[in-house]
Amino acid sequence: MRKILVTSALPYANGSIHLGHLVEYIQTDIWVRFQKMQGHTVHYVCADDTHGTPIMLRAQKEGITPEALIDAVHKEHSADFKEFLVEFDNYYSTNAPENKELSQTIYKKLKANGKIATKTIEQFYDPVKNMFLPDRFIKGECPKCHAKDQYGDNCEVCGATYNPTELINAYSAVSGAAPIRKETEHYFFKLSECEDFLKTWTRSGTLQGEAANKMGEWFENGLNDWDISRDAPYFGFEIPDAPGKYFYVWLDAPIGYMASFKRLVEDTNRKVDAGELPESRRMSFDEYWKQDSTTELYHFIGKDILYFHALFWPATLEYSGYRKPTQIFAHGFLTVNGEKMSKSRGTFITARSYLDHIKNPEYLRYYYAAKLNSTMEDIDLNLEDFVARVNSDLVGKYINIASRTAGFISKYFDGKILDTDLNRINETAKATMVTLGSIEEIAEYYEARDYGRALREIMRVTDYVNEYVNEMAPWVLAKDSNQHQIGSKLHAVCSDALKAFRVLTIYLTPVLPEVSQKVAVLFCEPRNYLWNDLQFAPEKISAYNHLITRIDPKAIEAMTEANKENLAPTPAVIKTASPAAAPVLAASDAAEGSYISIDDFTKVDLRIAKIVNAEHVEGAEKLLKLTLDIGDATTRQVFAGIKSAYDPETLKGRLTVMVANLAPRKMKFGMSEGMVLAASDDNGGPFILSPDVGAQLGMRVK
RNA sequence: GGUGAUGUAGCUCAGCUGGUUAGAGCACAGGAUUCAUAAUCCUGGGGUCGAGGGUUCAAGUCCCUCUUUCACCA
Repeated sequence: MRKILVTSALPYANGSIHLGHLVEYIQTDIWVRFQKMQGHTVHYVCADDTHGTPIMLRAQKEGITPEALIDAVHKEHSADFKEFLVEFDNYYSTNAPENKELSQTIYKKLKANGKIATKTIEQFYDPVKNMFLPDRFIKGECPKCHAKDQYGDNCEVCGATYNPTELINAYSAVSGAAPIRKETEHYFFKLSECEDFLKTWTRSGTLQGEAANKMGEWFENGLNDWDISRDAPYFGFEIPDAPGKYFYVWLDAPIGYMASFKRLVEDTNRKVDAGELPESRRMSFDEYWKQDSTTELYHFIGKDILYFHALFWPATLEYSGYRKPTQIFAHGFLTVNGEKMSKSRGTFITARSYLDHIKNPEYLRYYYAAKLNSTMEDIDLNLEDFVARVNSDLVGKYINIASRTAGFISKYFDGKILDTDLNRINETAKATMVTLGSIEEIAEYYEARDYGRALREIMRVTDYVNEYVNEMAPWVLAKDSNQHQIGSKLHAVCSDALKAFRVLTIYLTPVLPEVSQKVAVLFCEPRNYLWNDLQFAPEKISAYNHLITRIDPKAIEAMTEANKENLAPTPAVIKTASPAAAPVLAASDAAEGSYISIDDFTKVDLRIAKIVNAEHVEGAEKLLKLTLDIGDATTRQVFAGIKSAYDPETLKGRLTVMVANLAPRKMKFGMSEGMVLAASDDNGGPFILSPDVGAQLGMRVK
């Protein structure tokens, strides 16, 4: 029997769980349930990630303490996970005494091992709020393309990355004040000294192939020391013997895995002491975390936080005397309808919103499982496909087997299921035999996290069972009253189909735990099915009630509509520094005050312009360089982001509309003296404008 | 910009170390059936496997160039 500790990444306590998060928790939960069904000892722990500047500032903004904020979020997250049938053995918080103690202990060990250094660095400081500012809280003008209001680490307009110190006219996103540069001493983890260890570790089968490639890339660039301290005020744990210095949130977050497990150990042992649990359930923290532990440790994570889990985390563990993870399982991101989740399209769907509209979490669990494999590829939630697939696979095929045969057993045989008689295996007991033939294959696929394959195989045998029922035509047999005797062919056929249905249910249990429980009740064996139950045959069934209903496509529509409506009244939120941070909302054009006066409009000098030249710009992905004539003495040079839609040759000589009095802007590739107008939205574009026949270059548009 | 991944029927995806006419489910068309909260079964149409080069007796599968989409760049 294996002893396994499994974690999912800790969600940041600054926002709600959404469908993207759920990919990971559902993926992990399926694997954990599968392992538990095998009879292994499995502990699945997680926690809210609660520290850092974004939490502190949001709490301030709401006028509550950070503790009150993370408390409320913890309740919300816990409820969401529970309703999605994600069954943690402990769901904790990084803001917990166990975590504080472990973090400080680990830090002291790292220090004793010479892995901690201090360095004075210069950082931006908000003189109004009296705090140092993380990069994401500094805004200003991009040093490359001069776009305004860009964040401190990269420009969303030109994509350049830079240091916040390079920003022009920087200001604090917290107070608006101009930040000053201030020196401060920071603590560093000497990751650069861990390179040999990490190179060995990452190539020892702990990572997926793609992830190992990624590591190679990082090694090539060389490892820098990791800045693990932040100055007060900071919501987190103070560093021992360093007053006013706090652990960076990413230092104590993964330690939260240990802390959550530690709490589980303590709670469990308390119950053992109280006689509520048998002695055999007693747990040991050290058994799972000591350096030479023989237990298994797996972290499920998103590919975006591979860096933390495959570099910092094992290095931290190695040099503080703990065991390292057995394997790290990284998954890809979720897209909805082939695109990034979007608030404006209504596809940024929270767990709660899904539950409100679609209700049944097992639809989503099934769909995700059908799409998941062991790679880091992104998976797509195509809402139309979701409806079709769930309705057809689950209701049309799988559930249908029970609903088309259970009635006969209840009606003619008093619910008794006929034993499998070896003499008729080749004929009427074929369905059960065929379904059982896939046991090992399916188990292998689950083990390898290749759920898509597992479900394809399960559906293949499900199809077979339906063919079998069709071939045997129990409804034809039922017309003959001789068939209503115990032991008749009708009895055998329906019994066999139901046994096959039970086998399929056990196969699907990791994915559909609730349906599985209902089926167990149907077969009068009310318990959580284990893989081992495949060896047994059911004896009777109770009255059949339908187990799953179809998804109404209207519910999907209502859900996306509701999420669109949520957009307007949502106040702009501070963009957070969390790695899992949701994209910030664009300031919404409020309904009131959205009119402009005619005077405002006439400020815009729109002119008919002739495109006298158009050419590609070397190095630019989206831009074309246009030379425009509006009848002035000189032509204008304008860069337009229309490369994706237009071949420059076809533009030459065309008339279009330009804004002639737009302030010239220095762009990466030169000055842009105006802009051409073009229409676009999510469905297409850009499409530039053309005046009607007769318009002449230079004419004013008004 | 650099790097990694990705692009196979209308949709969602399989296609192992290159080898007979490229597969599945859904959707669609025709037929069968009526036990099942329109579920099931049979048959069929549909793809120049992102584009262009190359290697090979043979390429969706290997190499090069370009391109799409996504991610990462601490």
